[in-house]
Amino acid sequence: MVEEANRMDKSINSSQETEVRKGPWTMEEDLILINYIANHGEGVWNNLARSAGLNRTGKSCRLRWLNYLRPDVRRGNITPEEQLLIMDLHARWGNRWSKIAKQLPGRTDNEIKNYWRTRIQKKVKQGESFDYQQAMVTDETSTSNSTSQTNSVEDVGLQPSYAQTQVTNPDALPPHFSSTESSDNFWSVEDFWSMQQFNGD
DNA sequence: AAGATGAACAACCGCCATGTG
DNA sequence: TCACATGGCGGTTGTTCATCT
Repeated sequence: MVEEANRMDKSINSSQETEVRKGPWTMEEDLILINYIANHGEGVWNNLARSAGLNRTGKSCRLRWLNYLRPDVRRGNITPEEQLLIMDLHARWGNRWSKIAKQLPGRTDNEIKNYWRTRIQKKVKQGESFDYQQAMVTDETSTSNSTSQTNSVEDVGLQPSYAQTQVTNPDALPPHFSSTESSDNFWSVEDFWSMQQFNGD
């Protein structure tokens, strides 16, 4: 795989060294990356970025893949169990987000980090005597009552089993990455992965 | 209805660890 | 042993969207 990437890299014209793109990923870029990884696998991200014809850094490709495009990634709808687990693990390990993420199948360190900063840290700052259990309860209440942009309908149907469930089948994933995307990304990764399955790819 | 404000999230940056020649 | 490339991680910033006034 790595060898293949290297081989392909050598075949790439060096004139492709155009300026590196930054900012939000487009649907086309996502498709290219997904297709490339589906065919060649992950690894050697800098080579991958070049070989796939993406004017992105390897880092950027890696981040996009790990945090967003991977078939087993779940986003949104942090369950109460997951929230409790995050709080517990953070109390134990501190800001070791990747380590914490490993205990939450389908969750990324970036997502957990964001979740902590926006939802939980806020509470820690507010209350001088912070109580994890209380924070969980109040957060659950606020998210299910308010119409937050990420917790609309699905948040009502909390899914306790997720915290223990290793998600390996893309079809089993809850819907995400669709309605709340920017116009460029108005599509679903699950759609793509189900297409891949359908095509036997 | 329009502007202000805050929340949520995607993505980038910089640093460090590790692998390789 | 050293230098360089790459990957991984945590921190931070920028953008978008929803809510409030």
